[in-house]
Amino acid sequence: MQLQQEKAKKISGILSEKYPVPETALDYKTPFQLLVATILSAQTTDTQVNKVTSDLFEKYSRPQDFAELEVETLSEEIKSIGLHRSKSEYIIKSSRMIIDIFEGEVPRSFDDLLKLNGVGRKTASVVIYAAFSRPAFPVDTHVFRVSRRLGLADGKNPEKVEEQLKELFPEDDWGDMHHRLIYHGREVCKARSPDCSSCQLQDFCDYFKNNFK
DNA sequence: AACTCGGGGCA
DNA sequence: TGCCCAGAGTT
Repeated sequence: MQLQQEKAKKISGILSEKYPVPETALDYKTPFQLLVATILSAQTTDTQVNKVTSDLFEKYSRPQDFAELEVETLSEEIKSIGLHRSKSEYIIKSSRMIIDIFEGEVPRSFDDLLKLNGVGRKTASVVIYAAFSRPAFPVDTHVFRVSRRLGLADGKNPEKVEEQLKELFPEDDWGDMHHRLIYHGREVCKARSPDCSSCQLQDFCDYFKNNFK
């Protein structure tokens, strides 16, 4: 375990030099808007989400605004990002739940967030650290894949990997580490054809060791 | 555990 | 132009 933490620290150092700027894409005005944007981000990218949120939040910004919308109306606003019908339903239902059960405020606990429609582990974690600045380690497919290739985790499911990563990194670094692993996963440690030859983490990587040495 | 939703990006 | 990618819900 000590050895793993040393490795984690070195990887963190290399990645933080390579990706120095923290993600600012999730810079929304209210927890509710961040929640909506995060629900929208399922199965797509922040870039895509940002294309629709600026216009969207000009027109609708509070849970009350979304709770009254027809699915078709919202769907039309977000149709360029895919899965728009189901996402519209999730957001409208969640808005109503926030009003009806959570007194108009986005819930702050993981378990309550999970009760919302369209909110799973990853989305709930993002809301906790991005909207409420509390420790969470969102595990999306990039984090899952990259941390397993590196040998930072060997869990078979995201829950297990999340547990292992939380053991490995200091609490106040979870959010940043999540971003670094995502960047690295998108740009280098890609799902299909990873650019191992240009990867600065070769020395620490189980995947590289097993496939190229 | 497999299937569904739906676009954009890239070979 | 067809294949791959990215979460959550449903069956």
